[in-house]
Amino acid sequence: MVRSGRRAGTADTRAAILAAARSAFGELGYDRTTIRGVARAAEVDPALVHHYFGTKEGLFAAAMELPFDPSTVVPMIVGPGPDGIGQRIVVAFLGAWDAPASRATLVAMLRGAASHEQSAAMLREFLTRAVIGRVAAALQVDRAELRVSLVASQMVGLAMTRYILRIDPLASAAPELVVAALAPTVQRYLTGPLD
Amino acid sequence: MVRSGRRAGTADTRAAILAAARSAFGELGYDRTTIRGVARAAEVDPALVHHYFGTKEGLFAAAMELPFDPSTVVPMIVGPGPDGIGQRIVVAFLGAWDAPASRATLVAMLRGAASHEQSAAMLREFLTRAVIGRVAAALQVDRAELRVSLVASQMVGLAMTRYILRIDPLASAAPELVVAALAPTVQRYLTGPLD
DNA sequence: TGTTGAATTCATCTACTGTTGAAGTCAACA
DNA sequence: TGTTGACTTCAACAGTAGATGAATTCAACA
Repeated sequence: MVRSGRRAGTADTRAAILAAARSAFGELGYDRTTIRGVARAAEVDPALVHHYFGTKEGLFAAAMELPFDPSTVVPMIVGPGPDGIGQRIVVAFLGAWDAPASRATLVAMLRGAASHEQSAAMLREFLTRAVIGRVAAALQVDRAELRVSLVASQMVGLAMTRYILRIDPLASAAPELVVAALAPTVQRYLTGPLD
Repeated sequence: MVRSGRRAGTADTRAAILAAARSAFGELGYDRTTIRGVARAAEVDPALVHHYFGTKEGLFAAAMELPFDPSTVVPMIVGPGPDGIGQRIVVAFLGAWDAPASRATLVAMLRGAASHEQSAAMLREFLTRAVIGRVAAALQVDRAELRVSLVASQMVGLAMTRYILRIDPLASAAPELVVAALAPTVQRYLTGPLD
């Protein structure tokens, strides 16, 4: 088990490649992002990207690692009970999308899912299992999964219009205003009457 | 065996190319759609596509002509007044997306807008001017444009989750159920309190 | 009928893509 | 110090993309 030879580096360049990839995938989408472009942005040889990530899809998958952990975030939101859960969801959502560090990843995820069926499947799988399933299980309401998927529709729509299509005045509205407008909707989807 | 030159008694090949392009853009997105693929589907030489539409972007722009005319649809929805406008919007929206003829175009539009900044600009321009502006002008409420862009966020989110990401159970829910769940949201965005 | 110009095809050009295998470089260990 | 293996680069392959210009076919009109 004794391995000799040069030790794995500090992963410095690897991180640089990932950062460049996230930025590129978010800005250009999957197809228009090129390995060569990522390598150029990371000031690295294109072959090095393959050395680390194998293929372009591997790079995409590595770059798409969530900037937060649903298994800890979801309980924090659901935990305090149904009162005010709508507001907590919208606040958390806006927090993730407004933080520059995570926004690039999230934009890339949504862009990729919209244009690439394989990425759509990834996002669908993730949302269904890690988010919708978890939240629905913690809620004591009828038709829980339908309710949570309704919430997902409003959240996805917010991300699209505010951060990707950038449709004003919603795109430049203050976060507090967005929370005030959307929280009642989310609250009703989760705990109110559905018809 | 294939005779070269103009084919005898052809139907409207230009329309065939457009139909193939809509289907391809909707299914594959802008970047993964190839002129050669569209030409093959339309049983036509790739150069003919350039002959008619100049460039790939020209083809995309031509294929993205709306399957309905906002200047007639919007008044039909806004006309009867604020009562029940939420329900009318959701019903009309679902109608457009559930009709097979227009769905391909709409899917292609949204996919393109998500992945291609230029398409996003087109959709933003269209939504802002032809829809949001028109509806906001007809409504007698404060912060009309903010209200309409909130509606847009919920409608875009519905299209994404139901028709592109296909997240269940919303993706397979009956239209009546979707209308019942979303109409109150839209109604509140347009005529209710915003905070 | 002869002419004209649009419809259609062919063969190519250029550019760029993801990917690969071999080779060079260098830090860490025996 | 020599060996090792990860890090890094170089050069090239094979494939495909959008685009172009010339050549061919054909319908319509004077």
